[in-house]
Amino acid sequence: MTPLDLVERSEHASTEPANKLGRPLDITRDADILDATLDVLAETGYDGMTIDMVAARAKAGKATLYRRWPSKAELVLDAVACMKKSDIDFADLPDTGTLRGDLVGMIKPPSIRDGEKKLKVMAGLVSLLARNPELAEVANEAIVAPRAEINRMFMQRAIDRGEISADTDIGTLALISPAMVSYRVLMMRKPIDREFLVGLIDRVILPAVGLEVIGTSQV
Amino acid sequence: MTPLDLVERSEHASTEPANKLGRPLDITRDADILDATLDVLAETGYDGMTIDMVAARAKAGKATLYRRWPSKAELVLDAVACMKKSDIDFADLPDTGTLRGDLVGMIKPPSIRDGEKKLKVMAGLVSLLARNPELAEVANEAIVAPRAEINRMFMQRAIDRGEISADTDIGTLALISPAMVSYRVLMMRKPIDREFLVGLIDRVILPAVGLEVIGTSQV
DNA sequence: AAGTTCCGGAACTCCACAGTACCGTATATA
DNA sequence: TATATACGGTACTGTGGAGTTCCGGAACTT
Repeated sequence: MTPLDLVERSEHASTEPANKLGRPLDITRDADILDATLDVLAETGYDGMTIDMVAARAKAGKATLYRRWPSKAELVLDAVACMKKSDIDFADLPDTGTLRGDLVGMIKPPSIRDGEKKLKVMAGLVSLLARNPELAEVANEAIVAPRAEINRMFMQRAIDRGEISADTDIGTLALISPAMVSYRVLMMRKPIDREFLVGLIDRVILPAVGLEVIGTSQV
Repeated sequence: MTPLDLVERSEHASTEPANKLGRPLDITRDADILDATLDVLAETGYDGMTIDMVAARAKAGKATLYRRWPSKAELVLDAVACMKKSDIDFADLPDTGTLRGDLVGMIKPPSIRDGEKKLKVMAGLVSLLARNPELAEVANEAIVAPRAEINRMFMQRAIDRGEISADTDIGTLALISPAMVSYRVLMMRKPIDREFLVGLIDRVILPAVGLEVIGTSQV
């Protein structure tokens, strides 16, 4: 959510040497603008978004945006790319010793909110992806792939410890929850809640990997 | 694919009485235009689509479109709505006596092509749905709901004949294949093939309903 | 204090597209 | 043949947004 990472990409270098005092640096402007871009993108989609909206949201002048990015398309590309870095910290991922524990451990309000924001951004980009492979690549890396990657890791660990069969098709199974969440949000326009996600784990994913949940246990 | 059904909606009535000779009727123009609208919509999305593109595709004048629909938005609404009627005939749905047989029986090239076309149209609309509830409603009825509805029917029949447990969560399970297909096409931009769909049935859906596939049987 | 740099903001240009108006034509009725 | 209607096509208007230019001011440097 704090897209400071792409800053290295700011070739204009602006006030780079003026970094001695403890003042807020010029460099934060890039992050503010990218944040504003993502907000507007999530609310209105790419075509509905105007540069003026972004400038107003970031309390910046339109000229400031064009001093840093050559076009609307490049700005959006950077903004989407920086969602990747702002991903859930890979440090505090659950490691409970059971597949179900790990999967359920991922269900936390901040994580759900982060996911919904990303999906709203994605919704505003979908129609462009077919004719913009570069954007499609960036969007995939930043928004689509990470969630499935985490699931895949949990499942691989479950295989390694012998909890589930080694020939489980974890490539497909890791996609189930991202796919169902996307479908529910983008297509059916229903919200995501804990109950839906736990149901997905207990009644779809775990049975599919050969694990049974005994009764309706506490979560 | 032949959207003749919405014709009743054409209040202008045009050359309605001139229906005696065996000439192609004026009424087919509506269908041609709606077809062209869907084609352009699938290729460029709503914002990329212009009225001139549709007119050119339908070999019609722009004025002709505006004689029949008051705005671009209404035209698109009608075009999307008429995808519902052009759905797979409910008459020749499979009824093989087993859940797997019914699900696999749905996997046919025309059905896959129809689904991909619908998803391309949907891709071009997604960003509008949040701020256009009427379009969201129509798109859901025409594109999103039907596929899941068929799956749900298959599963209900499986419950009725005692093939699967009566407390199976068919509401969720019926969404799996539509969700995974949408995710794969819209987000990951990979094509749909028979192998993917059969794998989904055998390694996700059937295990989740408590059915096991013995070996890797012929399909 | 003087100079430099980046800023926010406003006022532009340019273009693409929604929607309208009009025209010459083809067809069908009478 | 005369009349009427819908047609395709073209030229128009109006608007909104991308991208540019310019300016006065703020902040930092020396």
